[in-house]
Amino acid sequence: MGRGRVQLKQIENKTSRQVTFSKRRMGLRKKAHEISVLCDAQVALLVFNTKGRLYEFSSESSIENVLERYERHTQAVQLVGADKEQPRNWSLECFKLTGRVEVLEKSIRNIAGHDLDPLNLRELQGLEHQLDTALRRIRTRKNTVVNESISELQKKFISRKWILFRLQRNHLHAFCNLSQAKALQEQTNVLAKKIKDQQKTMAEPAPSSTETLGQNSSGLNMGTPEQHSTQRLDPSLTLGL
Amino acid sequence: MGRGRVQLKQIENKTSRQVTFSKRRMGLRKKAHEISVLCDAQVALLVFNTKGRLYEFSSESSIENVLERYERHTQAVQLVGADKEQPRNWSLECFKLTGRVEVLEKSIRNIAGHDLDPLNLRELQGLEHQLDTALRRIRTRKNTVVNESISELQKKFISRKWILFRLQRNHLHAFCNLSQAKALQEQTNVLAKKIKDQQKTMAEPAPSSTETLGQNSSGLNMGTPEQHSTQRLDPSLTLGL
DNA sequence: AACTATTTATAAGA
DNA sequence: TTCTTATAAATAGTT
Repeated sequence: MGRGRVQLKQIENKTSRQVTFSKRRMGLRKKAHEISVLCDAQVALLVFNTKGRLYEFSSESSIENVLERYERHTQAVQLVGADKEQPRNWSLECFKLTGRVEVLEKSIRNIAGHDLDPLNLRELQGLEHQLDTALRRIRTRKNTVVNESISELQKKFISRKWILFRLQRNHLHAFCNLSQAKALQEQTNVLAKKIKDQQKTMAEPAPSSTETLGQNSSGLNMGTPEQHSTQRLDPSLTLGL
Repeated sequence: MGRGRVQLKQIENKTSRQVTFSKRRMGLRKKAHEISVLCDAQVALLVFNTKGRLYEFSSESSIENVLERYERHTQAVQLVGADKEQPRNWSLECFKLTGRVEVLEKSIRNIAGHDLDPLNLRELQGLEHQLDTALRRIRTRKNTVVNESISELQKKFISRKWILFRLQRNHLHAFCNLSQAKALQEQTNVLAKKIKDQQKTMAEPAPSSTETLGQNSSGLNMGTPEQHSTQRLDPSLTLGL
């Protein structure tokens, strides 16, 4: 439509091409608009020129609406066809993943004993129990690792005496970790003091528990394996409550 | 263009609309193709009819290419406008985030005492120390929370005697957590037995450590706060090594 | 689906 | 870019 017939191939003349692009772009846009109105259709048109500049048209207020509809449409089609779903909407995926990372990082901080202020007593107890269990698992595993090392070395007969001596020493140092017991002791002391103070300030003291608190001590038995199922901590630890 | 002039409004006659839609859709498609060839442009065209059926056209092999380019383009535009940087490459971002999530989940599993097999002794020790520290922090925080509860209740004078009694009992139960001490004891027992066995099977036993292992016991002091900085575990726990 | 009278789009020139 | 205009193309209504 014009003075002469045009071949369907790239217009050589740059200026001419630019002009044609401009005109036809407008024409395309007009036609897209017309079909959307005349036929009640939803249209999105994206055009990039050679330099990468974008010209867009949409029958809707936002072209995103149409693109989203397209995403949903192809997703629905893919769901039927493909078994392995590739995320179509990367930005949404990123958003979700970022949230997940935040949650995980928060968990790790809590597990490491930081940012505990928002947690209530029940949550703290849960956390404590979790860590306590974990610590036991880790120590068991460490035990296994050390034993395996010992067996391995025994098989190899390498510097037999000296290495076993060192292994044993490390082993014992690792397991007879004092920090745990120390922490337990300190907490108990703090606690005892606190309750003592509380009861001093009270008009009517609660049942006689503090009187004996200061004097009691628990015997943490380090006996032979044969004993360990019967030997327990001193029952007086419960302070008569 | 046609026998009569058309008004730019939805075609009432359903059949007529359907026909027009079909014709114009083809025309639009043809024009889109022409502009892409003549002017070296990248074009994507999405058309949904009233019933939601999709008709698409793209100058490229896949319409996705154009849509992705559009995403990048709008993101780039956002980059100029907004101060908060949006990732330009969402799929790469997703890839990185997925990796991070995996690392975090692995950490959490390790911290929870699972999947420990790949860890060596040093890593296990590190983990143990980390948890030990965390546990101490958590118990300190718990202590604080309980104390705050007590203070709060004291202020309010609600069922003063009874609630304090219960708080104290819970408090003591919570802190004098026997599982810790028990675990320590059990591990030590297992260890002691193991080393004893090892040394029995050795031609030349290592320096005299096992002889005293079975008989020693640690005294975990539960004394008053005034004592706690001087009172420590029985030094014989180190077994002379 | 085809036809065709008309309208519309646009190539080339100014 | 924009306007003009000759002409090619698109398409509304009809068959």
